[in-house]
Amino acid sequence: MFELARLAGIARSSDPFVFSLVKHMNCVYICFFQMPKKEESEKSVTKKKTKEEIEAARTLKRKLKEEEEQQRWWEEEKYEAGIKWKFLEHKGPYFPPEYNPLPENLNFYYNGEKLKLGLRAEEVALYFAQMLDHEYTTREVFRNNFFKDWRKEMTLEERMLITDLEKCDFGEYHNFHKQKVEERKNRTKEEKQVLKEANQKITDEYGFCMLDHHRERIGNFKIEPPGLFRGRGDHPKQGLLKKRIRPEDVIINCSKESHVPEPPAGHQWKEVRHDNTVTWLASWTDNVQGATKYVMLNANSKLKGEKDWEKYEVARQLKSRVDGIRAQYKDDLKSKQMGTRQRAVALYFIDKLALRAGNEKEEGETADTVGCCSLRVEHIMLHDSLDGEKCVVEFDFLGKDCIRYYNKVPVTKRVFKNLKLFMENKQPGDDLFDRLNTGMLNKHLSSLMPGLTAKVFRTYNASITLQQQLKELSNALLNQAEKLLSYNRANRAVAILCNHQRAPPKSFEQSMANLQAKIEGRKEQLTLAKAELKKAKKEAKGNSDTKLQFVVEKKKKAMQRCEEQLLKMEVQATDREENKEIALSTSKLNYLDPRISVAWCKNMEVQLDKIYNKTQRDKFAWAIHMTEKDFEF
DNA sequence: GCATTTACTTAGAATCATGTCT
DNA sequence: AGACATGATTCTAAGTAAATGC
Repeated sequence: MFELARLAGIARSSDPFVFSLVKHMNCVYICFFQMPKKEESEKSVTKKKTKEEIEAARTLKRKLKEEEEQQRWWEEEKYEAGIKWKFLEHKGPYFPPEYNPLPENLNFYYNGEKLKLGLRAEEVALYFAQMLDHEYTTREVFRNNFFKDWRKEMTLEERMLITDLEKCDFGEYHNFHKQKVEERKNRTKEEKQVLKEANQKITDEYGFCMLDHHRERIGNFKIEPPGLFRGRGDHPKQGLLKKRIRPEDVIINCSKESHVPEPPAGHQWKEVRHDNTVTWLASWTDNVQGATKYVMLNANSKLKGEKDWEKYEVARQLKSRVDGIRAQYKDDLKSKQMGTRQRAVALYFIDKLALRAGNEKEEGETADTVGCCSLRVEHIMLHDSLDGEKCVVEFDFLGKDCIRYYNKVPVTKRVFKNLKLFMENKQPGDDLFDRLNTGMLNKHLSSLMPGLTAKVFRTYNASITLQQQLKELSNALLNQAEKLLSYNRANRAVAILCNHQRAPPKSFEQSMANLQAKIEGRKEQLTLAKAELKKAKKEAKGNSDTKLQFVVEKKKKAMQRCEEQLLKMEVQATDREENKEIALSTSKLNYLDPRISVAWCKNMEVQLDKIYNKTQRDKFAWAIHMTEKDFEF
């Protein structure tokens, strides 16, 4: 603690100081009080600090403050059901800057003719021009949607004239944008510093709120800037104009007795309400989807953390009841009720394959994706036998975010027979489970166990898989790199189960080749080191000269170091290769009970920051604090 | 009962910052 | 010291599930 204070520039090791322990809300704070310094010592010790040092001290001070503010909310008492807070105060959301018109000399051309666009048409045209390098702008749906909405922003004259997107030339706008990006990249250190400080100021003012007695970080305090809607996959609304949000669109939620945030000058909020049964601080309706967007707290907050903890506790409860539940749905496969059988098969998939529930969606409003309950006949193929296995179901469908789920799974005879039955006399586009939806499924699940829903199975199966895999893949005898590889592999098993994919990084091939080259280089070095060692040994043999023995020892150490480094790189290469198209972060952040990882680190003597970065450690502070070696999920 | 609305979690891509190498 | 790669952070879309409205 003193060390931190010293680094922060608020204390020097030569400074006299006192500290006291302050207990507040079950949390012990250490408070420093610096004693007044004497004049002479001041002069002799003081060295002119450079700008950087001052800045570094400042950020450290801030960090210190944040750490002190970190509350052990998990040791506090909980409110009655449904109440999320008793006091909430904040500054309202931060609005993006107004549109800045393009320089006069920039031109837009229609059909080869120069054309000066009005401000509104220009702004929306620029949104499109900025995206020209993106594949989006070549898609028919995107172009049509953009053009339709763009024309709405035009003056009558503009609209009369501009009737064909193909005849539009946004070239100068596009180049202007590219130039801006370039300039941004080439900013000097000083410019970057100025911008950083300005940003920090905004975060300091708008990025925090007071929730009960705690100062909490807000997750998304910035209003989403206007632009063109970028839906995922084959989204029917891609390219539509996402309009600028004004204070008049925003609902503020805060305490009655708090200082209500001021709307930007000349504006008013849509509404100010005081609803302490919800966690959001502000909300607005998005014009593209008609969905409500919320300003909420950061993941390290009490409200989010408590919910997260609760989620894993429910999943752990499932662990102790899952055998009975499985027996039940296996039994239900034989039910006389078609609905019950469909429910049983759906549950079998959700449990075995960690599929999502699959709510129904409004047709034409979103991309065509499905989950378990919304699977259609066309999404599965039945094989009586395939690759030497019997009763194989071949899945091929687009799930959340249009990520393809492709899997060939052997199932029990009874499940297989049921699927055949469900598919009888149906068209490819018909629902596989026509007598089932997520509401019915969840209602049934909650009758089996309080709090049980379809997604609890995903959480449970993910966490239990991590725990099992860690047990299987790692042991205390492995070296550090191997331990981490085993952790990543356990994590990877979960990511594969949950179908968390990513586009391979752009530079993947290159970086793989680079690493491979490094490995080759190291290998040669190792051969050399081995030869030298051999030589040294030979020379030292039968010779009691301590100098020669010393040389042998030195060569041996060099060889070993080389070997270690080689191994580390090889492990890294393996890890990277296996991870090419798999995203680990989603499962790490949302599905894996952090207590499993914390306990594993303790048992394996692996530093926690090897598996969780700072943000993740903040998010999982509750787990880090409460988890012992013997934790079992 | 259902469709709709609301509130919240989960998701991958894009962007930004930092560390490493030359 | 600049280029580049990598990891961290930001962004906001897209899910789940419960409440509400009719």
